[in-house]
Amino acid sequence: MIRGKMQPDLSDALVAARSLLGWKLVHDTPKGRTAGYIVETEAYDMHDPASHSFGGPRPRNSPMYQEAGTIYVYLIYGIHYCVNIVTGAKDQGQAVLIRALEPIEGTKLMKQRRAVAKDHELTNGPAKLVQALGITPKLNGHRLGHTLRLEPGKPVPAITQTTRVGISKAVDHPWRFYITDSPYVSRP
DNA sequence: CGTAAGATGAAG
DNA sequence: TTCATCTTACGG
Repeated sequence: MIRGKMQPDLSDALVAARSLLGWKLVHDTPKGRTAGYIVETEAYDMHDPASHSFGGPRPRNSPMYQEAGTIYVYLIYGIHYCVNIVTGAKDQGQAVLIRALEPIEGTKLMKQRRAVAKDHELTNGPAKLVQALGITPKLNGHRLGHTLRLEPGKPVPAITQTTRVGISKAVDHPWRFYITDSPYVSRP
């Protein structure tokens, strides 16, 4: 019987950023379950000036120096939260930012959490998907597990690799990946 | 200490 | 294009 891998390859940030595309990100809360296929990612590591882990471990980035599968949630612009999955060996300071999902479960709950009508605007940005899934900074530093977890998803027809969004350093590194032609990726 | 910038999003 | 909003980093 043919089946996909039961876990994505989290051995390295660049490998994982590709590998995570198509995986299903699931979050269970008292309000219910929300889930979506990962359609857009970015890789970061400690040698990358654009990375929060650049310059070595500090209080804020310490989850990035934990083992692969650790969850890193950070506050940006004083308003929004974004979620990363830590990759690589412990102390390598790597993570993959989840930038967009294709909503597949709990869209009604997502719409309660986000005041938008269209499905494709629910999770097409790193802070939007965090809001739609109800991910909170309480998960920061925890491992993927029962509350927030990955499940095997769907095959990925084609991947586009390009430069990352919203950074001012290392702007030329092509460390952003998305499912080619997906209508659910973040703003171009 | 003071201050500037930040892996963003929504509105005008 | 602007602004919301606040933590962290870094210079004096």
